[in-house]
Amino acid sequence: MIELGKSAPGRMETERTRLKKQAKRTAILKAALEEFTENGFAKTRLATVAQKAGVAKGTLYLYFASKEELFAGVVEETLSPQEPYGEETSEDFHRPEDRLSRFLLDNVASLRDSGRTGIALVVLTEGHLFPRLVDIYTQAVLTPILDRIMTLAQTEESPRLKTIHRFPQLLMAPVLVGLLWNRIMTSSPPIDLPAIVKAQLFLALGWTDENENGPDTTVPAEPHLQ
Amino acid sequence: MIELGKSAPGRMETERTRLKKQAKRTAILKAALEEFTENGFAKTRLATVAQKAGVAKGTLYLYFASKEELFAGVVEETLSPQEPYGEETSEDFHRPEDRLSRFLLDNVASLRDSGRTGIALVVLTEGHLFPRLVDIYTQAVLTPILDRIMTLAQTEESPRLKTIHRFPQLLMAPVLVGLLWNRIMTSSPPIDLPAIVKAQLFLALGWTDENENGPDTTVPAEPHLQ
DNA sequence: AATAAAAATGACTGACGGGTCATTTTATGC
DNA sequence: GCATAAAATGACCCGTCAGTCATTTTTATT
Repeated sequence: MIELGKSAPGRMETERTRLKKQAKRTAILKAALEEFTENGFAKTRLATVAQKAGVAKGTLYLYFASKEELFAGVVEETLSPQEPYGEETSEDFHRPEDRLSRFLLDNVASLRDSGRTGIALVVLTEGHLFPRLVDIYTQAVLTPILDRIMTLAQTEESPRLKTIHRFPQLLMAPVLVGLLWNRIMTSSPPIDLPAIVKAQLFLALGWTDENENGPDTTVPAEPHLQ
Repeated sequence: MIELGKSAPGRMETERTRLKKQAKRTAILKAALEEFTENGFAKTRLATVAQKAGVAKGTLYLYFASKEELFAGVVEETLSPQEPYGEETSEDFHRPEDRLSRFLLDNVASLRDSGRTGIALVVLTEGHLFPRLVDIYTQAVLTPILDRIMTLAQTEESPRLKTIHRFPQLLMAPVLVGLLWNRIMTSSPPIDLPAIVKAQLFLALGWTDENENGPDTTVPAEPHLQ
């Protein structure tokens, strides 16, 4: 799969070939992401992935050693091109409540049409059967996010922030529940993800949208957050 | 499966036979619950269930028409013998915050060694493949719990209770996340379910264990309440 | 005991799908 | 163009497992 500098009677890989292989690899990953998102890991058939990628089934195995490796490739491909979670561009907000809220809402917003929603659901719902997927996802996504939340929550003495520092999962919980709900409960109205996250931010931190105007450091007493 | 009053040359089912069949049915359900809990729906093999129940595979089909029906039977059997969620025995607490907290903590406590944890996880993680399971579970468990939360949260004017009324899922979220985390993250320390629920109750309602003494009716307004 | 209905059995079937590999197609170097 | 290596193909293999059914065992009745 990888060319080594060899003088033996091998052959040189041309630029054109390299690009073609790269394109094929990309096409496979794209098709796989779609299928995994649509059907989950177990139910996805490699024949379908191959067909969708315009490739024969055997070709998949020239690029990925197994179905699990293919999924790992999808995770890495889908997750890597984004900036690390640890950094924020805007340092406009200084209260940890605002920074936490901004961080979470940014992440939720970026979920919408990235492939990350599908990946997250697959890991959540089938991870116990495929521990390797959990490892990859944990390292690439979960740990950075939780670390970031803990760091932001560490700044203060507030008992609420202390609680979040102790259970950073509580700020992710609404997202997970929303994703699961929307996947499973097809017969009832879907949960509005940003809305439920804002609701949790209000409960947990007393945070509201309007907060960005008023430099009031305390929790607003009466938020009509309809 | 069901005997009709017939005069034709049928045979009468003796009490002994009836009990034997009942026992067999129970044994099958017990084995099925264990296997579904352990392996999930898709991965559970009916041959194993049969063996565990001390029965031949074909016998399963005398009692349940399919794997899905068997699961439905398990859900009904596991869920039905408990009291409805809508009622509480202790009306000692009058503040809705206390009643909500009591309600949630009671439910979490009762989760520990009932089969309900396993069922919940199966529905959560495989429900999208088996909508019927979701329907059964929604009707038997989810809707009653959410309704109860909404009812309890409706009593007051507090903006926090309003938020909970709007997103009752927020109070269940920590439980779901805890269950999923503990199933998936086998290499990191498990989440203490009662602890994370209490943490959420504190964030959402300002509720603490000690609160049962202090009759403070309002939500602690100040995050710096250390 | 004889008989027949009901219950139980487990070998078998058929669909499914991940993974393989002998063969074919395509690209490279001379 | 020719020779050869790399890449691609897809028919095939093989294990799995829900569900079936001809046969055997148990039970009720006379």
